[in-house]
Amino acid sequence: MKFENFATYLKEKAGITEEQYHQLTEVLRSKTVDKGQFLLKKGEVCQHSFFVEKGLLRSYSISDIGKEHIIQFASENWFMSDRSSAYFNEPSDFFIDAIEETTVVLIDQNFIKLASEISSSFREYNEKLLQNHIRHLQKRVNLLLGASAEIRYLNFIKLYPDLTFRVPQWMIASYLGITPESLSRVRKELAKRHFKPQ
Amino acid sequence: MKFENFATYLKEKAGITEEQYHQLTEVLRSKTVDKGQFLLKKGEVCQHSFFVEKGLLRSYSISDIGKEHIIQFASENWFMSDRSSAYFNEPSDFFIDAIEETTVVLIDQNFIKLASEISSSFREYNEKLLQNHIRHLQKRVNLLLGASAEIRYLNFIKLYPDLTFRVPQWMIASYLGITPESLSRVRKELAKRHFKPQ
DNA sequence: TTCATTTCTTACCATACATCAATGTACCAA
DNA sequence: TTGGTACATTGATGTATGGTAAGAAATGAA
Repeated sequence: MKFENFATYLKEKAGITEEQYHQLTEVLRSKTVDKGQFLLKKGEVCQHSFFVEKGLLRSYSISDIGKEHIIQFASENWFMSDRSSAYFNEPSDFFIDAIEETTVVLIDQNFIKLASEISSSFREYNEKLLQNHIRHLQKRVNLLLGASAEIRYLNFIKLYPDLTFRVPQWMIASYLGITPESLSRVRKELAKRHFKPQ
Repeated sequence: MKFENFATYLKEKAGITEEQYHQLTEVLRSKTVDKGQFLLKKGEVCQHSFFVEKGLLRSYSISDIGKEHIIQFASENWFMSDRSSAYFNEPSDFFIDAIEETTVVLIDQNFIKLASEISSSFREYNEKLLQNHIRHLQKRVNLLLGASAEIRYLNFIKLYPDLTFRVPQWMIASYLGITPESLSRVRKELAKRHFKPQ
């Protein structure tokens, strides 16, 4: 079966039937990129949502003084995209590249439109994804507004225990909005207090 | 005419016709709250989107050590809500109260549903609002990740020149994620360098 | 007006986190 | 094995922002 994870995902989460799946995936393409390769660069209009079949992606911006800020990670069964760029047809501010060799399923607007037409549960699920995205961003803003580096890190490993080990530490630091050195010190402090992740 | 701003807004932005407007607003209620009064408290499920006819609202969370973090302001012609709470039917983490005496139009799920049914342009506009919300939150995360207090403040007064004068300074500080004292110092520093906000 | 309350400013010191530079460690390639 | 590259740790020091406390200024109520 083509796109095994994606198939399971659509059926279990978005309520797509076996039959609908075959109808939908006829036009679907996938793409495999090596570690370090780009799926989107700043200035390009984001044409797809990428469903991660296997591997690990990140999206990030680069500030005017050259600092990377990681916006999001996406491992298996997650979507990665720049929604704003795709929706408003604007050049993206972000880069998307692969942290590991990664296979993605390319989802374009046509797919979404077609799937929404033939399945109302897909349409609802898609709306739910949007709402979830907002909820997630709001929590992140809230943490960035008030919480210390340590609390933000603890929150990260609670939310993404798997990523904690797959993602290089300096990228986690970037996601948290601190330097790699600071994260190293936070971890040292936690270890001293006998905290072990997991 | 009932809800003058809301009428103009629906017609100009959401493509609602005069006739549709009358059909829709028959069931619509408004509410006026004094300065300091609440429209939503933590723990309640948010049942409405509030369209601000006149006045000024804020939404905020209170951390475990009692600190307020302002999530959003809404003045005339803006919506205020806790989307996540409303959509997922979950108790809200946030408070919404009035910074000035404020009149809001109460929008519930029924209104959205009805309006979406009778007007496809309304449905599209509503989706656009969602997407805009995401874009806005993402920019804010990006600023919080990397930018100094000064840059965040300059960005604020550029984005919300009107609010800069209507909102007490300590609330702007809270929105920016710094203390009122720090904001005062940032402003002093800017003044020294001859910067005057509009 | 007067008094009280809230907001803003300022000064001093404390602290979290950044920066810089050196060293350590793991992994990969030749 | 060797060396190289990327990543992580550590120490010394710098800087932005926080905390505290006091007073000034604005606001609001009596």
